[in-house]
Amino acid sequence: MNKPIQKRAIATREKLLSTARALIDQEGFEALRVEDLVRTAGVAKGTFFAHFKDKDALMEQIIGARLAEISAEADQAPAPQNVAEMVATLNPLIAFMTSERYVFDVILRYSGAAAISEIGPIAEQFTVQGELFARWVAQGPFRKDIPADLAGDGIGAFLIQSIALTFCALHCSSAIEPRLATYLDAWLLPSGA
Amino acid sequence: MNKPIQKRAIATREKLLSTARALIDQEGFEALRVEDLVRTAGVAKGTFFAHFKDKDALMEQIIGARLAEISAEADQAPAPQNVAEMVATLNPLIAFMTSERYVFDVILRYSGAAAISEIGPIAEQFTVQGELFARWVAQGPFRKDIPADLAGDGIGAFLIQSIALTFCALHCSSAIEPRLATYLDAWLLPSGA
DNA sequence: TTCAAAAAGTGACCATGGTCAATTATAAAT
DNA sequence: ATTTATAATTGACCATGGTCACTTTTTGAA
Repeated sequence: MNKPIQKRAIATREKLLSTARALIDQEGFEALRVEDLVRTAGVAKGTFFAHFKDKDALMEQIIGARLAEISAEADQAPAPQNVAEMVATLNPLIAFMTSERYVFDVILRYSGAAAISEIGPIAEQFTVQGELFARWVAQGPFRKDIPADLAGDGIGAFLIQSIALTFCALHCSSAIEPRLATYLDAWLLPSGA
Repeated sequence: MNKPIQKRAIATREKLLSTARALIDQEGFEALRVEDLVRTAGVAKGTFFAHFKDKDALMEQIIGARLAEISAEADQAPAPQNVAEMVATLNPLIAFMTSERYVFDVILRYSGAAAISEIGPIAEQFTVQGELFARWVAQGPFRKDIPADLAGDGIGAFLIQSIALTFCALHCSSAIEPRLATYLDAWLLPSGA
């Protein structure tokens, strides 16, 4: 009935997370190998999988936490008052999501989340971002003919679209930020209003 | 200097593709195992990887071809004259992209394509779709304050967004088509024009 | 303090995608 | 027909994520 979690287990989990972060800082997300991680952390492979469903689940924790930091930072700043400011405020988020193709892939995979029952940190961050974007729209001189949360969804959609195109051979000609600005102009200020 | 491709190789490649399609028809994309494929096709494993860079490259061919069929079909139909018709016309595309989570993942991964040098079938289909969507906007009673290809990009972005949310635990409450319709209304007919 | 049940941890083992040196089939030149 | 370069194929082998029956540690009750 009861299922008390032992201190030992919490310590092990922390050890795995901190070791993973250290390895990722050195070599990047893509290069992380579970075997390296468990050897460095000094635990058995099975222990890792007792703590994380799979390798992606670990990545989700770490990437989700990073996203949360970035969102929190953006949440501090005043709401942008035009598209250029908005793109500038999004810059740290863009920088992280484009830092590695692998990171973007994990984010996409988990944004359309795992099981219904458990919403992971990345899916949760999408909700948080949605609220942030909605607030921006509400507090800035942007279109008011649609609900703010709908407008926020659109910002998210165009952010993803811009990043995806950045990774795409066909479109790498133009840089990501001007492209996003073009989209957001059309989305948030239709008819050049 | 010359590198003539032998008939034998073409036959082997076709055999691999047709066998793969047959197996996928039976069990779905996700369940395909390279070992099953080569055994059924009667070739060695190495042969498979001589023809396709990796498993994903095979999937890209098959999924890309399917996308091309669907686009071609949609291209036949007259341009939709309102958002409801547009969503209806998009239905086969939505159905395929949501048929398996794995399919959507592959499409996302390859839409932001592989190497700069070679554009794969999926990335190519995104271009084709972009052109189709632009034509729709141009030929229908939709906003004309932005270039048609920009408006087309937005349709693509909201299509992806809607599908991603479908796979997402947080939002499965509402069905995909009404959600897409809401997005497209706001995108294509701002200010309720 | 002792003991049983449950939690945590272990590592040999498996599944599957992918590699590559060696072999065989093909086609062009003689 | 023979030779020769190279395209095509092979399958043993590797890399890496993931499993599970078993062992060790912890905890709480007697």
